[in-house]
Amino acid sequence: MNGNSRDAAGNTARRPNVRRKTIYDVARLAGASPTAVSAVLNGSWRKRRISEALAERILKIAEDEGYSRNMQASALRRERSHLIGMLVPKYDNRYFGAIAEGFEAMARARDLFPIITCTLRDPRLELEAARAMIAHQVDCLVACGATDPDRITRICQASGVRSLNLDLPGKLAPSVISDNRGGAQALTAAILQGLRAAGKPLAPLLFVGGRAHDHNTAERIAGFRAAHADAGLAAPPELTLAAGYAPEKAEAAIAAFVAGGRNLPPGVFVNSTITLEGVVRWLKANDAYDTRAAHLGCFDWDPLASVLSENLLMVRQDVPAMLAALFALIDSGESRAAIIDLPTRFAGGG
Amino acid sequence: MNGNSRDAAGNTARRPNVRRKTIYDVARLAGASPTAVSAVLNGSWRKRRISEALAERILKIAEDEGYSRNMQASALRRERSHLIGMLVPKYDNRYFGAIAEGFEAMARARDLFPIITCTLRDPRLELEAARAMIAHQVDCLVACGATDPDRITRICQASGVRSLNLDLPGKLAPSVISDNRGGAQALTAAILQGLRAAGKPLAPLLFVGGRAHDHNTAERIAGFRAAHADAGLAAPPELTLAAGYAPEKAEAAIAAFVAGGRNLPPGVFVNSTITLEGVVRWLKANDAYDTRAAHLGCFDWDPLASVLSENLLMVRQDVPAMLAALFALIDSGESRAAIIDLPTRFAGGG
DNA sequence: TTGAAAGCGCTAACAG
DNA sequence: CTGTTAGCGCTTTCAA
Repeated sequence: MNGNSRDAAGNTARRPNVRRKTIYDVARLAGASPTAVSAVLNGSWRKRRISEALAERILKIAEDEGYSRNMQASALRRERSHLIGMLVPKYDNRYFGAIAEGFEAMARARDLFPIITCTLRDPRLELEAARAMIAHQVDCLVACGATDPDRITRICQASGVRSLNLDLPGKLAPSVISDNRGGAQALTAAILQGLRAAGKPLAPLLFVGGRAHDHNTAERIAGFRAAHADAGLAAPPELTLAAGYAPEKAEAAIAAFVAGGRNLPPGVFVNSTITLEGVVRWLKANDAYDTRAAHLGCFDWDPLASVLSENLLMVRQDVPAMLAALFALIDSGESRAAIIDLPTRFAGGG
Repeated sequence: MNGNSRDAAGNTARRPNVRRKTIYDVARLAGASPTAVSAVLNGSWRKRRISEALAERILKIAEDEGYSRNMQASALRRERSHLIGMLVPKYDNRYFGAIAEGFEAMARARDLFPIITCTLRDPRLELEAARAMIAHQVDCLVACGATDPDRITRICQASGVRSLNLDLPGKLAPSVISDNRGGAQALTAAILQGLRAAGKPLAPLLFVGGRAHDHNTAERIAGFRAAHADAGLAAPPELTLAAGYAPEKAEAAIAAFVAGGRNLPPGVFVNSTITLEGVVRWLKANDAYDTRAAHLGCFDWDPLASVLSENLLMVRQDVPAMLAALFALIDSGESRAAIIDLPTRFAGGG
């Protein structure tokens, strides 16, 4: 049909009949040298003081011929790819989705080509993806929400690639994160306040979701405890259920908690929207859920969830500010390890 | 601190002190030729019948020296990048998020390096992104949910790049889509059935969201009408509010509808979760929302929204099946235009 | 103002 | 079984 041939793996091989145009083709047609064409087509012609006339002729011919620059060849020669990579745990939620989208926009605004890979919170995949990005010659790699950011930084350093951390901090590269402790403390205080306002007896809340050993969860637990202390309450460790983010894990954890003979606390601090799904599912399945009576707080933000439920408090991380800080670091060339800690905001429930 | 230098734009320049290792470095250390090293390191050494011993020695040295293959150079020489690109409208929802995640996994399983770009439903950005991908030498480009798939296909064809469509069909390349009409018909029927079951009078529903001129919205409207006809109802055009996907547009459209002196129909067909946000917000703001009384159906799926609301029906597109069909096409080398139309599933409300 | 020539790192003929 | 050599498309001295 269109002249494709296929190799053993079934992949489409190069079509000899659609040989891509090169600067040599354009040069020949324009009666100029490849050098001139290269300069005109990559924008460096001003400083090479090529005549306006020649530049225009070349541009026109390139356009007409459907010339497209081979960035691989260009990068090989310049020893600079203008590629910027990012590792991100998931795409399908508001937080990481917004990070990915904003990262792309800001990279493009700087004439960098963004390459994002989603690692599904799998440490092995994170390392593999980092190595692949380096092999593809990214100039800079951002590890977002990585389980072991320092490991990634070391891999980058071995190849002389700059790296930065986002969302979860590392000790070896600059990190931009949210003030998880402060946000969690405010959220916890707000849930307790809701209890008070509803005339219910104050009691320690349940904490569900996350990984006890990751920095963010640890910080949120610290904020959770601090808010309890502020309210004159103790937050006993057995009320902290940090067995992962997945909905099923949350459901199982609450089921086990109740099976242990304990009463469900009057309010719940949930560590992400994905965990919230499991929490609400359990509550509904056990007739413990009433949109008007539930006292739920979620350290994460989803506008649809927010508008669908009556009494859900959500903490929204400031993605634009985080990305602005990240790119300020990138633009400045800063490579020293340091943590930039940004405040979170409240996205009122309902 | 680490020997970085910065150019005018503030970007980090190449560090001369961390010159990357090449196959020549490894060859010298291994006392072998660059050819042998290349073959061993890219896996083609079996057919070159290189001795096990040499291969092992080379592998070990490459490992120790932190060698990383330069894929740009490799691609330049082979005239095949093993890059596969995808254009996607958004990341931050379950549908496109799952598509992006699944696409990456399936590409990696085939030793292709996936490059995804999010185009925010902006036609200009779609074209720009397509051209950028081609300049970066993708072997194949998948346009997902593109506003003008055929335009993208033509750009690809001009450079001899294979292209495929996902979610929204084109006339010039193979397309994998959902059965929007059938899914919408079933969803509409289910909303009407809910009305009946609740003992409410049957009346035409409101359709909100989407773009009247995109294929999927048109098909869904067709299914919506067909279900009305099946129930002996007419679905008048003024009940079809397809003014975009954004929540604000949905709110504005409903407000204008009501301001026009019309009564709100007893049930609403919503064209996406993002639109649903606007619909629910309007209903709540106007005291027309009660989780138990509302009859809402959404052509899109979000498990958190589903579990948070009592009476919300959701249609789930079969992302794994769509990706399987897409990659079957890719693997087979098929380039002829044809549409593969996959059934949707119901994700029961509540 | 412009062009010729070298070479980025890798792979594929081809020669041994 | 292994090595030599040429060249992928581009950019960058350097020379004119």
